[in-house]
Amino acid sequence: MLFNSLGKKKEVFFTNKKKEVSMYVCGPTVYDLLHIGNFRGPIFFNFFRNFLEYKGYKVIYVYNYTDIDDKIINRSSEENISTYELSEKYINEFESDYASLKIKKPSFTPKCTDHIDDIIDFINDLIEKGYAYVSSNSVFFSIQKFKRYGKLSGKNTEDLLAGHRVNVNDKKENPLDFVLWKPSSGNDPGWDSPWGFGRPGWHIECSAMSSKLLGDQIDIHGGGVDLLFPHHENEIAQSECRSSCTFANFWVHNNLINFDNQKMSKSLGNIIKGRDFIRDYNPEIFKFLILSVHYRSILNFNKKIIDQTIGNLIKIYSALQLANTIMSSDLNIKVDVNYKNEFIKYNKKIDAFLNNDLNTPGVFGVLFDVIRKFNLLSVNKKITSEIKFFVDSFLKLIDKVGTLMGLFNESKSDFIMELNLLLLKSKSITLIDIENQIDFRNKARESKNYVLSDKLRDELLDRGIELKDNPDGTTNWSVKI
RNA sequence: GGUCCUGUGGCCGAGCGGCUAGGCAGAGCUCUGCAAAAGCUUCUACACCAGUUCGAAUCUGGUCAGGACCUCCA
Repeated sequence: MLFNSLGKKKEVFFTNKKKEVSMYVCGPTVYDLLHIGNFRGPIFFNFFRNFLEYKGYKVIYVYNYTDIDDKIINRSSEENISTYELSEKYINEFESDYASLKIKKPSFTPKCTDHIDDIIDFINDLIEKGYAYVSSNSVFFSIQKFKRYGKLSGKNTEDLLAGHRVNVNDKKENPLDFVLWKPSSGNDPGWDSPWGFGRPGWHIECSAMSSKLLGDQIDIHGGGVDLLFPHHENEIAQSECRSSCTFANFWVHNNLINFDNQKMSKSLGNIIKGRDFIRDYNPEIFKFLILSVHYRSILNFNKKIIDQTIGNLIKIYSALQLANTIMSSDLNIKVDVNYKNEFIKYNKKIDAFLNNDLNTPGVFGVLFDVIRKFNLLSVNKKITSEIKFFVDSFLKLIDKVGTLMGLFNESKSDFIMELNLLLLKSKSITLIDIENQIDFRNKARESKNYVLSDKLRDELLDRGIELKDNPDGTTNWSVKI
């Protein structure tokens, strides 16, 4: 079952072609470094794509870059470089951030400016069919020609007209008409077209590239909820008028990211760039946090939530680390029927959550159940062949989920240390500080001066550092969240 | 103003008519020199008011609160 924004309810998923999925997701306009919210889409749709592949579909996944628009033009004139240089720069920056996320690349990442001919052909078709009209070097789409306008966003044209925010433009026949092609003047970038030198309007590029790369009727069209209207509504209008068939069978929209319950905006100054988050924290935390919340819910970012996420990851990775240690032992694995059945149940539960509109938080709930059972069997216990079978199954389960979500593949011990260092940094404590204190305390312990050693430990605890004495006399530390 | 969504315990977060979600935090216990980790047990819930039903966090209506979109936006 998949929630379809078109109709606003969950539907049984189907495809046009048997066992093949075409998916088009609206990508960013590349005029600046992207903020964390921009990455929710790529991370979620990567998972979605992996899940479809897991279900046996071949997936063709298109994620586009809008590399020509007014924001890009304004920004390039500010920076005194061409729009091409500007957009190439930020595409490269984005792709480098994307690569650091260690998730799969889309099948295609087309750029608008590489498809100007397709866009012009597309607009020509619309004019020929009577859905678009030329008006002083611009081309507009005539929304009253498309009876189903509003079917995605649930708006009707009367309501829209009643609103105060509709642009009045003399060149338009109807205020709701939107521009397909607009003239470029002065130094603005543009291309020759039957309607003069100009450039495409905002919505047309996605329709043109989608039909070019995936055909007139696609299975899934995705993007952020903020694109639902007008962008996706207009795409439907253009594409369905041109092709006379349904543009996309499923519309999938991911929700946005807030910071401290506020929308991120430049005026509030609370924008977190994806680059900064990845640098200050870690891509793994980013991915885990994003998938910890259902994709259709607003994800609220703040320091406390990030710290909790780090704590959850430490819990998972600690279990994985121990599991790997157990697997490297010489002990044979012996199948245990009870454990085997338990894992069949765990797998079923996970699949049920995934099949029910991609409920990733539910999957994590199951994972923590398994981890509790794993700890119960393994921590400070004598490992038997049966338990090793459990551990083996546990790792396979984690691997399955991790592969889908692009998670749990970090080097275990290094990553745990890294997470702890991150928490340390947020408490402004240095590593050397702690290590000195531990040395000092262990000397006191050796001489059985427990009064002193406990005092030293409590000092660290006051600063948020917990110690763990190992049976071999060494001491580990971790940060209390 | 129009259209729509949401409201779960100290925090985060599932739940889609009956069966413990889960994580963090709190309390008690086991373990330990004492701790920690880990495990076990346990305390805080379903905004409010009606209705439907044998039974509702879950469906319906209303009230209150918050949010989104209607303008560039992932």
